[in-house]
Amino acid sequence: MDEALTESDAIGLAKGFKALGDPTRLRLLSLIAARADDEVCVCDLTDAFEVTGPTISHHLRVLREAGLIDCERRGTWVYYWIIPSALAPLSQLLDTSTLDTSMLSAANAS
Amino acid sequence: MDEALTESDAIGLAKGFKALGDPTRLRLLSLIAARADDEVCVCDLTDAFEVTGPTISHHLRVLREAGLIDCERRGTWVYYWIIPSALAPLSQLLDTSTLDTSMLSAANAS
DNA sequence: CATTTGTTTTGATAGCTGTCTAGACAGACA
DNA sequence: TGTCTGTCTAGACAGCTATCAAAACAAATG
Repeated sequence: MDEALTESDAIGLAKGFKALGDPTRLRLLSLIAARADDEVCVCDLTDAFEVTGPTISHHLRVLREAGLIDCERRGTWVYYWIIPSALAPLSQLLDTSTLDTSMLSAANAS
Repeated sequence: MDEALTESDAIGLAKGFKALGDPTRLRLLSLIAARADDEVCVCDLTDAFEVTGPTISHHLRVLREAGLIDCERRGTWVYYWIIPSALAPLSQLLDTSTLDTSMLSAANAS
């Protein structure tokens, strides 16, 4: 057997997974990712859910503080987009085709 | 833009990510995955952490109830192993190289 | 400047989570 | 059968989280 995730690496990666561990946030992320122009206005997101605006704003903040998305205000509206380089190490960590080695490379990358 | 995750798909996938959203569980998973023989005894896991045995047991249960690992008692010891097919859709969902289409295929697979 | 619309922040609350200690259970073995 | 060791469950508790209503903030526009 080889070494695996260090504690500090695990802490960093777990923050990302924790942010993804909510159905509303997962759908928010997929809605943002599905946009052809790679960014989406909050007003379009709010309409797709049954929860209130402040709740959507809260979830977007969690995703942003986890470093998975970013946003910018342009005039009246605020636009969000995905940060692919933040998602990549999370995806690689779970890649079962090269699971044990990806554990190490993801640890080094973070 | 295309469709994205449905609510029920998001609920299922979020369960997996939620289970991964803790540093101890992430390290447990990596320790199990790093074993050459693909399975590991609880006693080996407990020694690698500072938390108590019951806490490790709790985290293993969370991972098991999320369907990410499974276990079997053989004599005195209990052995755990990873379920790669449960990790794959989570990894694919975050694969930024094919992000929007993987959202759909993961939804169909779950 | 006042108003309207889009978005976020604040404050409150119910429910969940990670951790512990104490105790229970399972198997091995004398 | 009794005892020892490995593992899990039960119960308790502090801290965190998802949600909402109400209020605040930001930009556009009359």
